[in-house]
Amino acid sequence: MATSQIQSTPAAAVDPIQQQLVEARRNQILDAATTVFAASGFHRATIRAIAQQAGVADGTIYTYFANKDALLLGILDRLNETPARADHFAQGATVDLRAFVTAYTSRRLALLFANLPLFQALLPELITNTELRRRYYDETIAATMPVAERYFADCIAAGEMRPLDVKATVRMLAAMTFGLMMLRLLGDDTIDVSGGDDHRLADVMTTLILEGIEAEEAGNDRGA
Amino acid sequence: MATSQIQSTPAAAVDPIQQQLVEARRNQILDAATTVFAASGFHRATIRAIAQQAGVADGTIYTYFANKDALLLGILDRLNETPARADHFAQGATVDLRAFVTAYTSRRLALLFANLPLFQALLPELITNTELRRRYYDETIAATMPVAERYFADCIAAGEMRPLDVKATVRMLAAMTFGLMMLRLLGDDTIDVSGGDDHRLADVMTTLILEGIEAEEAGNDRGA
Amino acid sequence: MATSQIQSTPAAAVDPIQQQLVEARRNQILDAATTVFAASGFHRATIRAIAQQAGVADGTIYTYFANKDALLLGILDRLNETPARADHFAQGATVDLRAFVTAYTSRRLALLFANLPLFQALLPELITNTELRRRYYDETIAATMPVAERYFADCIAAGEMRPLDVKATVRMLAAMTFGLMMLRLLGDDTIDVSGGDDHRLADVMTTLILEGIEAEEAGNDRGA
Amino acid sequence: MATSQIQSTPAAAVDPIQQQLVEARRNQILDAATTVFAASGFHRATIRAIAQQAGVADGTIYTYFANKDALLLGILDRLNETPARADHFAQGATVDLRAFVTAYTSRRLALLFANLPLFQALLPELITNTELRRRYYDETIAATMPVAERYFADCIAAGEMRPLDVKATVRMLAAMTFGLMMLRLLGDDTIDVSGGDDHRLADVMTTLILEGIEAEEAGNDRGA
DNA sequence: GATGAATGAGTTTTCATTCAT
DNA sequence: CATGAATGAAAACTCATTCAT
Repeated sequence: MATSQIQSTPAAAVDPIQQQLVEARRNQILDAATTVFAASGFHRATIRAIAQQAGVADGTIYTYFANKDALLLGILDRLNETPARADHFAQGATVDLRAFVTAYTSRRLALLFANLPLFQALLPELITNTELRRRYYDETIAATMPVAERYFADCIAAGEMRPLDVKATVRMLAAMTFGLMMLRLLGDDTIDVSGGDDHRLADVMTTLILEGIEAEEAGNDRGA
Repeated sequence: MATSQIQSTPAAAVDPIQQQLVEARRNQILDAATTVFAASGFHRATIRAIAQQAGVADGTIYTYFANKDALLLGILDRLNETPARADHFAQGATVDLRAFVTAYTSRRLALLFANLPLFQALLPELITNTELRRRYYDETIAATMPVAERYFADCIAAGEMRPLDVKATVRMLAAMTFGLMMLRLLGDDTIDVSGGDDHRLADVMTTLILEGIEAEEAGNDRGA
Repeated sequence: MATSQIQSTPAAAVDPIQQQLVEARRNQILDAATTVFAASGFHRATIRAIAQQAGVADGTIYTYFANKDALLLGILDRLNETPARADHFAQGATVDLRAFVTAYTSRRLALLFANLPLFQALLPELITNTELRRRYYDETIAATMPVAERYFADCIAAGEMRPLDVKATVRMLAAMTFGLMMLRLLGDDTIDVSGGDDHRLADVMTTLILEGIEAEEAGNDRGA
Repeated sequence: MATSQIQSTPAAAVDPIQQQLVEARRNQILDAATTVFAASGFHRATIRAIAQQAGVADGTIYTYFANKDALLLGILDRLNETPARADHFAQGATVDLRAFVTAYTSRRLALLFANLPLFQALLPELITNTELRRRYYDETIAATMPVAERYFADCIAAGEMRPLDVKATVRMLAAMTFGLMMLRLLGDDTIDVSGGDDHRLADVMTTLILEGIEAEEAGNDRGA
């Protein structure tokens, strides 16, 4: 049970070089796991395949992770250590709304699409595994949504937005980016931002978000 | 491999009552499989669990399906037999844009949320299993998108929409509904339409889609 | 966890022939397990070896037993179903003490030595495995000792025995037979009753128990 | 295989201090092994657990012992270095029989019960492991029994004992003490001499051995 | 056609042992 | 010599699938 994982040994002042080697090895294994999980799915992926991908022996994986599930948690944790998305909203209030939405949208798309294999590895289990899902929800979704909601409330107060249902709207916008990635995962490669910000897409998206699709009869003033 | 599945026996004129019994049994098993897959995921689900849920013996399942994978295909096929979504667009052109978008949005949300367990059962494998994904993509996504694209093109031609990137926009809107369901699957129950059309949500969504979130400095004329 | 073992299905009136087949198979497997455990010890014994010895596939064992430990419990349970030793004392009071001790001793030795492989299989784990030990103690030792103690108390009351410490004496006598078997297990084949009552040994033992080893003259002057 | 164990290095005149350190370390490890084997059994005991108990690194154990089995042999060897039991019989002939039996019994019980963990550690493997059993038998049982047999023969010659089957009797008496320890190992703590000579028990036992359990009156007319 | 016991391939995990530091 | 991370062989156990009844 309490397999002696390699971790910060509180008793001894941990050798910092050793520490780094350990961290490197952990990442090496998590990278391999991400790759293999993405390719075959969590269950079809064998420890052996991951070990080979990582270039270590099967047993070595268990020196760094308690079991196969822990690999998934490890992947999730690394995802959460990613430069905090919540922060994007921090500077938001200062700048122009359109500029902000463009910047935010484009960064979020880039983040999602840059991590396609990671989501491909994680999502199936997130959908299926209650414990993992709870953790992802708590640490990621539940941690981000309120920040966005607060930002939207600010915008409304500043008269920059019309008062729609804030919670629903925030989710719709999150859903839009997330759903685009899902379409990609499901094989629709019409939209693919992997490997580079796509300013055009972010622009289209920003316009859709800000102005909607309706013609401006309505929109006379746009040209004006 | 080529186990003699129960199917149209071309030699004998198939007994129609027999035929119906077979179909009923197939559905009974697929229902069980959907339930169990949704609850535990495809791999954690055992044939035994499905058989028990369906109230048959393990072996019986193999009379109706070649193997475990075939259950997944069966579920997918039933999904595709669902009253075609593509048709929604057919009548579209005739009616008022806002009314159409509302109707469409609401129907699509209802469809997705009514089948949450089905998607929970299917999605993880769709993401993971290349063959299944291709099939889903071909039969569902690739079959629907062009219809929507054509409809949008018509709207633009009719001056009801501004010329945005049609393909991208169609995907963004599809992504929005799909993404909302994903959020639900991932544990966010802020949005939940299961068990009943939610007109309010469809309204909010329609407004967002048509008009965007930006304030109407611009939008003075809305009230007018 | 709760693997559906084959057991009395309470719902259906269990097919008695089926029942017997199941019982036969269980015994077949337990026999094999006893043999292999005795030969190699519980841990060195592999499920594969047991399966081969039993002439079944590895997996079949798990149809009848939840896990390797359950084999041990199964062996123990069969031991306890052996014609109850406690009963030996029942008729004791009626007959002559020497006849009784001889009969009892001889039966007990026969039982122990006839089941040498069984004890060889069981004992190492009994010594080591707390749970199994507790069960063996409760069901076997604790169930037998009081009967013997009561019998001894009766004998003392009847004036046939001198008042020694009853509990200790009972244990010493039990220990004697048990210890003889242990010596056999440890390689001393001076004493071996396997495969047939050995009346001579039972006689020697009875005499030792009843009269001790001291020369008689010594005994006469003791009272003096 | 033939790992260069730390042993008498014949080339160099062995540093006697070094020698002692080595011996100390060996004992430290054997103590740990005894503890852990007794607690969990040989197979459940891991080298890691033993190393931790001994306060050394896993690898260090292999500097002092060729492999896990060698730990068992080491434990056995230390047991055999225990102040030889055979010697007890040496002085026997001189003293009074009852005094001798009491002294011997009491010492033997003390020895067995003082080493309960050791036997708990050793016995399961002795029963199971042929090689170890042979060694134990040769060095311990086979080495002791003849001494006792000779002593008994002397006693008979001296008229202190009646001529029973000597070999069998010797074994029965050995079995009695050994069996008492077994009962203890199996959870019966009615008899427990650990941590102190129990003169009362030795007395009861001596009386049983010398006089038997039969009432005396019976005994008087026996000779008649 | 239905049943469910039997099968055995395939997986995770453990742990004795080695060996570079 | 001590260390403990790496190794990989071995084993328990699961479960899709088959097939005799």
